[in-house]
Amino acid sequence: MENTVTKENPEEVGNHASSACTKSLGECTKSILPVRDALEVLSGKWKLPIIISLMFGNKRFSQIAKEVPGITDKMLSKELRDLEANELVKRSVYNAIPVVVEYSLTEYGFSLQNVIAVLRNWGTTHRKRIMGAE
Amino acid sequence: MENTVTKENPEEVGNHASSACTKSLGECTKSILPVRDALEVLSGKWKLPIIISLMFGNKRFSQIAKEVPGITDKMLSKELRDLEANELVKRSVYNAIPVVVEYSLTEYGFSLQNVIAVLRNWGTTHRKRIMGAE
DNA sequence: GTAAGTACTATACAAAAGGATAGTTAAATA
DNA sequence: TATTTAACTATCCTTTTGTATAGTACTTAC
Repeated sequence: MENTVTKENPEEVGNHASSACTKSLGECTKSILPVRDALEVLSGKWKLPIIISLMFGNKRFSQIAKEVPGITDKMLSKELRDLEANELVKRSVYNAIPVVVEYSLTEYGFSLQNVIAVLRNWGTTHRKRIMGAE
Repeated sequence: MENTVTKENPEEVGNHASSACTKSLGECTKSILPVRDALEVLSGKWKLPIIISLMFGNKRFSQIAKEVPGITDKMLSKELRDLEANELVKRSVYNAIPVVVEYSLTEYGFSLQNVIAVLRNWGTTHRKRIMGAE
């Protein structure tokens, strides 16, 4: 409503808009693909929180469960398997009595450090924003 | 199996691990929360791709649909509404004949630029990694 | 023997996300 | 009159994600 405007010069609407992306066909789409590759591995509610938890040090199953708020055993078990399959997390079994299973980040997992840092910064300002708005 | 180790010094297992996070209770959990705030707004397969598409310029509905590979009208419509609710995207209606609806990023939407840049970098190297592995 | 802890797995189910297809309104075009 | 385009909405369906609850194997503690 506020943005409704009577059209005086029709050809201007959305023109500068499309030009940037229509010039070379698919430039915009090409730029989306690597982000989708990243999202495929990281998407969902739990993967990044689990990775963050492991950035603080190697952990056992139940420790991660305690530190990632709200996660259930089933989800944690599933997500750890996914992360292991993508070589972001390593699972080490120690033949102790009783058996001890320790999870750690791989080097590759640590390569997500700046992704997480940037996301945390954005999340922090975003939280302030919504808090302030209410 | 490869990581199975006979336990000689039991107290070493997972010790340096937990210490970092158990020292001050919840330090690790606290670090997770802002990332969850960010994920709440950005999660899903489509939101970031749509935002990227709009970083290339203002667009109409069907243009975005063309540029974001695989998205359906229903998903695009829903995600645009979500993004608008979070003030990342602005919807402008022009009283043209026929009516023209244009979507653009808000300033706040543009604040995601470095999030996307970092994610794109990571995604690019990740893609190389999986391509090379196969 | 019973209970408790660790690291899970199994089952059943509910909710959310995503996909396929079709329909709507309204004007413009053939 | 029929078709096309734009910008959706509606319906139905499948998949994924998430929740709740229970169970298992093993060992130590009471």
